[in-house]
Amino acid sequence: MEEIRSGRTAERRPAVMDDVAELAGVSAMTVSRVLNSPEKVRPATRARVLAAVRELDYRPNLAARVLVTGRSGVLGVVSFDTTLYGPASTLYGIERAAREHDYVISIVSLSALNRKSIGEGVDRLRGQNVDGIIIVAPHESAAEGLRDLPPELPIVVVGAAEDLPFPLASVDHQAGAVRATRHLLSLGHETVRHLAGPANWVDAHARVTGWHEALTAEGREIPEILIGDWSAQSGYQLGKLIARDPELTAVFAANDAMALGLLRALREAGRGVPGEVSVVGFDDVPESPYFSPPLTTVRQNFGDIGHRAFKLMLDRIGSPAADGARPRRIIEPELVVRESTGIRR
Amino acid sequence: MEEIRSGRTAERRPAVMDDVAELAGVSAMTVSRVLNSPEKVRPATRARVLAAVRELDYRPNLAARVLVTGRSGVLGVVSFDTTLYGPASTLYGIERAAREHDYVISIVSLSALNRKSIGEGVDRLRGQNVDGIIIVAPHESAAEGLRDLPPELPIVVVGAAEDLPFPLASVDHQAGAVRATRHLLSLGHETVRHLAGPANWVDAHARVTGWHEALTAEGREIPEILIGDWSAQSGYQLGKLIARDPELTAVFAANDAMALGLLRALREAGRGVPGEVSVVGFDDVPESPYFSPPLTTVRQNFGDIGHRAFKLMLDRIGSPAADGARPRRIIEPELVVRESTGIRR
DNA sequence: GCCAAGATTGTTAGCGGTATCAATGCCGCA
DNA sequence: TGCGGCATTGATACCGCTAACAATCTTGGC
Repeated sequence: MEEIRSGRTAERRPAVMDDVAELAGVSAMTVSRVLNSPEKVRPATRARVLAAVRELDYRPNLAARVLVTGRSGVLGVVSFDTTLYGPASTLYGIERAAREHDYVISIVSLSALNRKSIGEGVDRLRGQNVDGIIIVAPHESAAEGLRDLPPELPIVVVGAAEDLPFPLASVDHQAGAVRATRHLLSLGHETVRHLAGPANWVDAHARVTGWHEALTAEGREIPEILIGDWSAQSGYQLGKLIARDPELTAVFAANDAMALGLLRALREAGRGVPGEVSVVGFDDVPESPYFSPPLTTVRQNFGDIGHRAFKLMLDRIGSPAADGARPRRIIEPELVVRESTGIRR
Repeated sequence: MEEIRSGRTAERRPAVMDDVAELAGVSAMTVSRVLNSPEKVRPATRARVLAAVRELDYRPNLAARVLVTGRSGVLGVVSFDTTLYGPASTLYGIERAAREHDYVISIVSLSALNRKSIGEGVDRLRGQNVDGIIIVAPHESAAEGLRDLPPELPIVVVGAAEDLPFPLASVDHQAGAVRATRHLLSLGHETVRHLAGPANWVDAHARVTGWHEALTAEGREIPEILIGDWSAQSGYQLGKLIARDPELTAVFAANDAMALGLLRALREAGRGVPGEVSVVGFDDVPESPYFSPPLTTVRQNFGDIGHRAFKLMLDRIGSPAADGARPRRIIEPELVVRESTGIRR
């Protein structure tokens, strides 16, 4: 054994703990201690071990450590379409926070949104010994898919307002929608149309609710909603349906991309924005100040959400399953007024 | 031991292979075989084992498997700013391809672009027993940071045209830039200005080269380039610098976001697009058909790139270090003509 | 009916770490 | 000078799985 290890065939074999121990003239256990609780090792010994570690370019084998400790330092993230700006930046926020705490992120994205798909995503991660799972899929199917997970597995949910028994980090979409709608009403518009996000998305639903609430509070007429799919294309197509409606003076779109499509449709119909029609979006993507015209919108700080989700996870890992407790971090979104909204003439 | 395991304190302990073996009345080895090479087990036995697996909701412990096989089924991805559409969709493409082959993706994003940062990213992943690493950071520092990695670690690079000794998947940015520029020249423009991407980005550099090449080929004057940072904001600011230049009739922006900012600046300066100035972007983000006006741009199929990068990785894992071989998958981008470009009056 | 070859299953020995407890060294104090 | 007690370090036994080889069972051919 020893011969094989030091023989020429093993020249390139990565160093293991025993190699370090031998070089430093200590036992493997001492090496382990230097790496995990250095204060328990005499400084002189520690220095010798560290020198050996450097000399051999030793890297602890994580799989071995996981096997015995049960902790991997890997956090799973299940997310829907990380191509969208929201999920992508939330993921980015999670990753940055994780990096600071020496966690690595494993990601599974969902191709379909249904109960089965979410369950599979979670299972794929569970199979990888993750220490916890953050779910970024504000869709009602998530609620379904998560109900029957073992409660000892640390799970944090992002953006699902459904009543799930997990810690939650989210923006208050409803409050954001209220602000957007009120802003339009305060400019003198009689009522506000809503280009909604797709059915069964919790965020989309909350925004509809907020819009509805703001209109109701002032006793305004509630126009029929138009349902899109978050894409600029859907915003454009729905926009074409309403662009020539002379009654139309204010629209609240469920996100910035749909607002962009809507702006395009309005322009093609010859309706001036904000002269004839005011438009508000949601998200405040980095491009929205450069739309034509620059878009009034509701800012979500996705990075912050990711950060908070990670913190919740850290808490959850630290103190397992505080039964009944369901910590929440709800962030108030902020209305950013630009040029796409104007006073009703 | 056995007592502890079956005692009440262990009610919730996840099943391990021995539990399955015992329930099925076989040895652990047989269970292992059922899971890894079912054809080597008699169907009757297999069925009994599978039944036991289901009954106990057994999930193999990956850490243990990795420890002995050396394979984790995890692929690392090092990427810069996954908030940008390009990296995000490449990542998404990689993830989908990986999922089909039962790989999971671990991601590390880079906060800074320099040699050290890339090295650290790779190290973080190496520490996690990944089977290979895909690097999505078309920046020259990547070239630096990757030179001294151990050649036995499977690495695939996306989008760096630098002469690195790793398999490469990329779009031919230079060819794309040539097409964009030629298109503008063919419309009758005397020359074309270029809003470039940030220095030291390989993609940005290749686009400058392509633009330069196309102009040179037709003996046109080469205007000074303006350097941005991929953001709409930078496009806007650079746009303001040139928007009032009466000589300006055609601009090729290094990406769609910068083109958007430029469109905004031109509009504010009262320059009509495409009436007075033609604009071409690069990427074809989903929103670009809805810009005002809809943007002529060069389409990159990011998802495809991710897919190909994964395939390269699979090949690389299959046949280790074919010395000297450096497979490449270069994708030709496609010009998409919309309304932002018009004939020079 | 008997035997070799092939098919199937079992046994053993780690993979590379860490928890646990034992062993050793060292100090001050009575 | 002798001893308790703390600080260090080491020895041992796994964590849960699979490679490699051994043992056993089938099967077909003669």
